[in-house]
Amino acid sequence: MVNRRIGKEDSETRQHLLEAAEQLMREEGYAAVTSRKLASFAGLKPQLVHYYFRTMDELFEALFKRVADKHLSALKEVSAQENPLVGMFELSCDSANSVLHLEFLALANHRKNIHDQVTAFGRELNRTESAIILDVLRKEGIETPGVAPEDLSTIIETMARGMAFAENLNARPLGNARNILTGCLAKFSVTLRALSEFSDAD
Amino acid sequence: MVNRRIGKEDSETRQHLLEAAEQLMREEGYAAVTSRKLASFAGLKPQLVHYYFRTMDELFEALFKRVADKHLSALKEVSAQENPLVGMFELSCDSANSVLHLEFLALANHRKNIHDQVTAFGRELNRTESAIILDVLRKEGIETPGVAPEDLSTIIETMARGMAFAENLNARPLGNARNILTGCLAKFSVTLRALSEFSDAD
DNA sequence: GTCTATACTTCGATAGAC
DNA sequence: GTCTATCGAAGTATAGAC
Repeated sequence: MVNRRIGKEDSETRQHLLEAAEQLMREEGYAAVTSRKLASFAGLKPQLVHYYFRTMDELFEALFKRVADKHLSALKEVSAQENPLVGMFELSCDSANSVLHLEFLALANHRKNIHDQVTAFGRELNRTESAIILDVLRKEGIETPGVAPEDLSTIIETMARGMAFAENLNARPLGNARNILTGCLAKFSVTLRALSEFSDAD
Repeated sequence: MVNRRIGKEDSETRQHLLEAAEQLMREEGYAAVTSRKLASFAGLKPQLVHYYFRTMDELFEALFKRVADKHLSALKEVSAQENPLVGMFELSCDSANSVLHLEFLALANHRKNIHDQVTAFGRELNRTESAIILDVLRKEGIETPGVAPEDLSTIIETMARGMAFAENLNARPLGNARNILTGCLAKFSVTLRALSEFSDAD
């Protein structure tokens, strides 16, 4: 049948299912998020999963949207802090989130709808971070940085995620590496001058 | 039964299966590597998979070992190049490998044996890279760098993988970001001086 | 070394009663 | 909105013939 009944988006049970799915995915990976395991984890019947989500793909989509929105709104809070760049870095380093990110990246490798969603999120993140970076630079009196804010965002984001993945894997801090990078961000105008040198060269 | 017959490690069919598994994992993710799909992909019967590998876990272990060994031997070749650091970076940026790495990282999140294998590989990689870095620094006349070679390896590796994941996701180069980082590595002694400043701070 | 046959489990998804 | 019942497909793994 094509027109099956589907539960409302604002349903409490639906929220509960998404919550459980997030936890399950974090702890056991996306492959463990099956209708049966999820239901049992949430204390519900498997059929309810299909009542709220037409397919499992639809569930993953909804879950990613949830996680992505959470990250973007946290980013907005960070931008009001004293040192937004360090906050930005710490946010993307967060190991709980990084595990989820990793799972979604892996999912994106072979599910087109997730792939599109993840790239769209990446673009939005880059835009938002670029704006924050520009703002920080202006406050330091730098109007035209030698490196594009978009590239700076990419570099920071790249390092943060890499750190998070590695830390998460080793279950320990990565020597002094993370402190060094945080230091670079705390004295960003100095770092930027250094980076600019390499940007012009090649 | 506990003592099932298992095929020899040097069997051609076994190699063929691992080859196919690698490709399948790259293209469709680890969840697609099932005995049935793998066998059909390799033009064999599913039961042969279980003849060569006691369990699917054993197959993933063997596959990771294969990939890790390949990477380490490629790294050794790179260390003989003119600019080993750039080569190191490019190697870890390689998008074909990065997809596999990502899949294994995801697998490691919830399979203990893979987790242990991946961390062990990470440690060995760090050791090998540190040695290369030390060598490069010595040739530039720097005997005691302000930042530990292990941390430098971590930073470079982190950036490279992050780049690879992001590029792979977007299916396009990441603006100028990658060039900037390559530039930093090409003029490593300059970069190192800049990094040292932040290392001593706070 | 590769095949057939097969046991058992878990999966996604739907229909229909309540 | 949640339940029971149920399908067919796909998963891992083993035994035993050739």
